[in-house]
Amino acid sequence: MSGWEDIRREVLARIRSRAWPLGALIPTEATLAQEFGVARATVNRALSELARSGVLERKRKAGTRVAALPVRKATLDIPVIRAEVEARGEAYSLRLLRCNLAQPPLPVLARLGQDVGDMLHVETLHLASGRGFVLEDRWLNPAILPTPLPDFAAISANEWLVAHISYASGDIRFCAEAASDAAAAALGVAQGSAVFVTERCTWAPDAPITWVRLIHAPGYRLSTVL
Amino acid sequence: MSGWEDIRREVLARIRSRAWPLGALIPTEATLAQEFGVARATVNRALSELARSGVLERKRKAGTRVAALPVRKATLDIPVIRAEVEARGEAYSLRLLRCNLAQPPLPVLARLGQDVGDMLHVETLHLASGRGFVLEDRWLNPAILPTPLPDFAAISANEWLVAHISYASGDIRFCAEAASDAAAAALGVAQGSAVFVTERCTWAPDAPITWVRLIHAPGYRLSTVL
DNA sequence: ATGGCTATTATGTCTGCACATATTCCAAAG
DNA sequence: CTTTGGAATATGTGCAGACATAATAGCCAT
Repeated sequence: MSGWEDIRREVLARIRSRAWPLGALIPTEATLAQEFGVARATVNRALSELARSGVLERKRKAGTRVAALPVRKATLDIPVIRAEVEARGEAYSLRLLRCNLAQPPLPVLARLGQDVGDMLHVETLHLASGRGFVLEDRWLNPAILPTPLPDFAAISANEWLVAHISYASGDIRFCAEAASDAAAAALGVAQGSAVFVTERCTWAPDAPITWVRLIHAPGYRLSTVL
Repeated sequence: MSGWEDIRREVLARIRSRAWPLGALIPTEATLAQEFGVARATVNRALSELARSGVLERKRKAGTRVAALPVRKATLDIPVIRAEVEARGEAYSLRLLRCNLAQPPLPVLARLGQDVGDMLHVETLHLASGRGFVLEDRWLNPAILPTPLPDFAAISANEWLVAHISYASGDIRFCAEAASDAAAAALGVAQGSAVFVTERCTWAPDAPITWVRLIHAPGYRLSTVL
């Protein structure tokens, strides 16, 4: 009856009830440990979880305070596109539209660093039950690829990367755009349709790996629980 | 040189190098603890973090295995709109467009549960340096509101909620849409522009709290690091 | 006053141990 | 052959104590 989840709940209850107001300092771990009759490590676990989810802010020596302007944190799952299609109960297939070395456009260079020369430009159309689902426009650093190149017509660049270069660091951005003529044609939707766009940039510790832009067919939704 | 972050790094390195292939079982905590010369708790911490980020899958008795189809997990910060505007160095202001009791439309009812009757419909335009930034279309459960009602022209419903009803559970969805005529007019953009839409639904343990739809002005980007 | 050094203090992490809990696996009973 | 009921086992969590680290607060000398 006094595991770290119970402590977590109790602390949350005190915050909600305003017993500990927004922005206020709360008692130290040692004090709470004594009050609840548990070890300090247990309190630490509970408070650390709350800090991770944005409810508390902790600083050494300064103590723990209730976040003044709580920033809700949501975790997004970013699955491989094939898994995403299959999770909807649809049949996955892909069409490789392009795969050649070329000079990346300036915005891509700017994000990855100017020191890279030609990159592998791979364009893939991902289909769900034969209908356009996502158009993937990707630039790959050839230095990280094996020779001969993987067959991106059989396994998408998206999937090949998570299986072989997995767990790099990077950033991701989401936005809404009007579909370009080319994208609309590939996806089979009206020109200028509002499309959901995911833009990702990933890095190995030393060199850039890839820049990718996913143009999702209209109706796509990214969702998660809070 | 052997904190849990070092263990985490080493494990990640072994996964990347395919010393531990995708889908394979890895040694037990006890074994790794001995190999690295640390306590089991330290290994546990490292592996737990990796499981949380989707790299490993752990089950009692079954052991720990490398995730076969890794699902990248990204955490999104969902700040209060005012904070978001101010973080861009712009001046925040708001205009309350509507605030009245009404029967919610069917889609809203469906998501919140049919048992609620009339709800408070609040529409707010959030401005950054005087330009439309977000149009907030919100339905509130009146049962959770105090009397008299908060002055939503002074503090946005968005901000009032995080400060007073904070830390409920809920879900969130993002999509791209063409701006409706009304929304386009309010935001001051062309009709049919592609807009980024956030839709959120939050619940108290027992009753629904609110359903909200945020229509972001074109150019809005949601971003995070992986 | 003021700038910098030091002591203090709250959190962060580690250890070694223990017990709880969920699952698997195997063996015995039907 | 199937089902059921343990035993075995890997992870999950707890405890008490210790040291590490960061950041504040106060003190001292200039």
